[in-house]
Amino acid sequence: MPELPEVEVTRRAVAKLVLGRQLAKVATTRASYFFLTPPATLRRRLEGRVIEGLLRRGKYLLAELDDGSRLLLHLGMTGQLLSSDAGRPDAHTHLVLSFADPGPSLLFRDARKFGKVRWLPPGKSDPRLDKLGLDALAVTGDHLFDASRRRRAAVKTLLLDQKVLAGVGNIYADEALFLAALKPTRRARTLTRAECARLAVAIVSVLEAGIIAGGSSIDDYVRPDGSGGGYQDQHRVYGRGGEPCPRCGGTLRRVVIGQRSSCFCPRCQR
DNA sequence: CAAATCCCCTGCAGGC
DNA sequence: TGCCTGCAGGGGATTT
Repeated sequence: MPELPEVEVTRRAVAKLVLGRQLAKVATTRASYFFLTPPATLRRRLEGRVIEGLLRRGKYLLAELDDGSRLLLHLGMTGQLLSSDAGRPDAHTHLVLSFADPGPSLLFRDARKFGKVRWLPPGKSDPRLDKLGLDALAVTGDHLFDASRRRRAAVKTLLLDQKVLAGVGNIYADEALFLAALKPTRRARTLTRAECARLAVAIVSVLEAGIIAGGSSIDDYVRPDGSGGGYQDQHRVYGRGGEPCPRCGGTLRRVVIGQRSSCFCPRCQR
């Protein structure tokens, strides 16, 4: 699902919902790799805490608690954070955070369970966070140029590598490459400085447009209030293999790069 | 290091 | 209608 824009839209809405509130009851489902911290530990550590901050790092969310500990969340492919005003817990709801006040609780649903939850003790980080590269909203041409020099692989693979750039996923990679007129299969090391600069501008541009539109809702992603985002209506190439290119009218191609489907215009993108 | 492969899990669309 | 296959916004482990 969720790439940087969807996670950021989620962060802003969840922040409004939870900041300053004290957790009263934490309901969990059975242990699984969804829970990097065992459910019982999670309950013991969270109940009674006040949520003081909610940050985003790439596609991760980090809730700051009043004892200095933090709660790390990742939405995986199908994760949703929902206000209880927008839906009732169901078979795919793995976590329900209820508060001491009578306001709505927060639900974490995830059909495929690729999402993650981990409690971090005060002062402790997580290797997943430590490995993250530059946040994609702060990318520069120089950063892309430097990161691509030793890469024989496709530029699209580079964009999806969270150690290089944190936050870009399959949708926004395809969209940014189209905007920058660069073929996703282009070997990363062959990019010029000027092309990297163009690509950096394109990445920031599509991510910001995605945030403004409320994210891309395809199958699963919804905002915490239950409403869908609107950026899927602005996708120029993602998921459009075989359809006409919005710029030249030629036929968009679909290829597979690093196990991910990729759509592009062979005429506009070099 | 970089890169390729497989795996985690569930739901859905499309073909037969 | 049912069964089967392939595919899906993510990322980690392992191997070469």
